[in-house]
Amino acid sequence: MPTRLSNYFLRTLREDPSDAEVTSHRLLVRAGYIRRQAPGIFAWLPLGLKVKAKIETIIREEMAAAGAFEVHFPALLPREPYEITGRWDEYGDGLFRLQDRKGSDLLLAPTHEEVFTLMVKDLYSSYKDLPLSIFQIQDKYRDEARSRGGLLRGREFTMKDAYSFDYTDAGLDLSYQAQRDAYERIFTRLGLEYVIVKADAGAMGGSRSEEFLHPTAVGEDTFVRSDGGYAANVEAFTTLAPEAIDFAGFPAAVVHDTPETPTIQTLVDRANSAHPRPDGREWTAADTLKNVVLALTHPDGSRKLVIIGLPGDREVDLKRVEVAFAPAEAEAANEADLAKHPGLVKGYIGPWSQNGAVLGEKSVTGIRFLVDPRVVVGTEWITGANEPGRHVFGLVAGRDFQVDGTVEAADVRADDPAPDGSGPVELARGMEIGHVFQLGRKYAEALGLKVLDENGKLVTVTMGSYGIGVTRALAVIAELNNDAKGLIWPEAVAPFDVHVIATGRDEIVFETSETVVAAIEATGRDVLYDDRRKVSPGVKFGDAELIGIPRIVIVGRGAADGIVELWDRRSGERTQVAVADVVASFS
RNA sequence: CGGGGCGUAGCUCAGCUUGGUAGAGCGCUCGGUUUGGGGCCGAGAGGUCGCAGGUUCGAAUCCUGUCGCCCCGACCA
Repeated sequence: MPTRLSNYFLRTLREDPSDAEVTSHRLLVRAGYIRRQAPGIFAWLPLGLKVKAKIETIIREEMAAAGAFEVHFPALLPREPYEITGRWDEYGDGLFRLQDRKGSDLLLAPTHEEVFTLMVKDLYSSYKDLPLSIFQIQDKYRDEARSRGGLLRGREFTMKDAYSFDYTDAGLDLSYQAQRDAYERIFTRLGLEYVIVKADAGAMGGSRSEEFLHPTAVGEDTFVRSDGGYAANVEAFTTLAPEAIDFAGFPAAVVHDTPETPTIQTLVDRANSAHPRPDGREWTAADTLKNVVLALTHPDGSRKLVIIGLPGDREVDLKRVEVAFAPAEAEAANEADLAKHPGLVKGYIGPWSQNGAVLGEKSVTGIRFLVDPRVVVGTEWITGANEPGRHVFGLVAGRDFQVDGTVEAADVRADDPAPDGSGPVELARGMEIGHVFQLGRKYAEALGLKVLDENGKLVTVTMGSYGIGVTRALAVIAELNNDAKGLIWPEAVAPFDVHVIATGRDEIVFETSETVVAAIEATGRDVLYDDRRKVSPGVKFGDAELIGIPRIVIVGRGAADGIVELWDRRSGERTQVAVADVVASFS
């Protein structure tokens, strides 16, 4: 039986909802797919549910093809497993926590590593049972500081999360690859362009991690890519360090008075006017070494300073810093932090002074000193001399100062060279729609998931986790497939296969429509039939465009002659066809 | 958490500057008319103007506080 619009649970809105700005959000609400319940929380109406189910079906088929079994866990879980892995606390405000009547702590799961691990621990104890991949499609809860864009970033959202279990690293590589391949097939079937980027793996304790990003201006992630095929999340980008330079014969560093030069720009101006380069070129910000003082708060609560030296034309990227120092949290040092180190002269900080090294664990301050990878041995710098109003020129790395190491903290810019030598990179915005992740043994270790191997020895299992944001993918598809009139679904995920519209008041129109609908349904297609009697054609056309089923059949003024119209939602093209030929024209 | 915008009928909004007791369009109900682009006519139902306090004879309107929502940023395995 067709779904008849005359009594379907659907109401389209004539105007844009006032609380939706992002296209997908606006159209999904207006066309009657979803309704907002609370910020970042949505109810699903019949149309929306059908699209969601189609996406899930594609995912299920590909998961099955990849050998993964479907399970389903509760969203409401006890505290204990998350306490053991530390995530009860580490998740911070992002975790929905609650208590039952007895006062026991519960949470609404943001993701399920712990309980999947425990389930496998419960049931399996031999290497013979591995590898294993299991997955679920289930709602996740994260108390986002700011949900946005309707379904794009919600506090409740549907996710496909899969977990793999192996007892060897090689096995994990295979399981990971199987999921990764499945993701490529899934996103291709969904018609979603994607870029696989290297992602930061640090915070989750894993070894390999890649994100599937859909390139789009509404994306929240910035990534870089080169023409030569390199792609990485900005957080995971590594700087291509230049070769070390032989500094033999370089002139000795010299200190100049540089009054009133607390910023890079004032310093460069002063250097050019008072101390021009011997070779006649202009000094630029890139010739200066900027030393940024950060305060790191470690998980144990201790607060320590670290100083990052980077070329003066670069800014510190706090996201990259976050990754570099995780799990410690980094922020700019405050006055109180600086007050503890009177040797640091604000605005004139540098690794060197007349009295010896100032920065570094072996220096008088003992403050850890890390530099940008571009600061290689033999590079010459203008930097603070640790005296008010004075800078040192020609300070050579490796000769005049030593460092405690390098750090990826500087911002990434277009035209920076890709680390694999594949050329300059460009910056682009993307929306994360999938993430594959080698967790390694972190969770298995914490929760005691071990199996006996071929030699009868207990070995800790190694795991992977693999996520797809189902509702986010739906939103991205909507974001990608629409025009000024409404949605235009790809056939693979459209809520119905065909939308039949009866226009006019003559009985022949409705009789013909019934014939057409029945013929289409006989081919196994799902039909939405607009059989509303007292609704004008304009309203029906408008609704059809808003709802966005790609294939529309209009039964109207030609009905008496056995002629109907095929309307391609995407191209707008309409062609006349005999009733008897409607089905044949679909193939 | 910082910045901006907004809370008036089911929806989209006007009214607020200059205080006088509630409006429009759409939607909904009834009757009629109309049927290839959101048509027309008539009659209706529907709102403690986010909430609380204050000023005033009188507050949607002015003042104070508060709550909520949206956007940008911070944040976000």
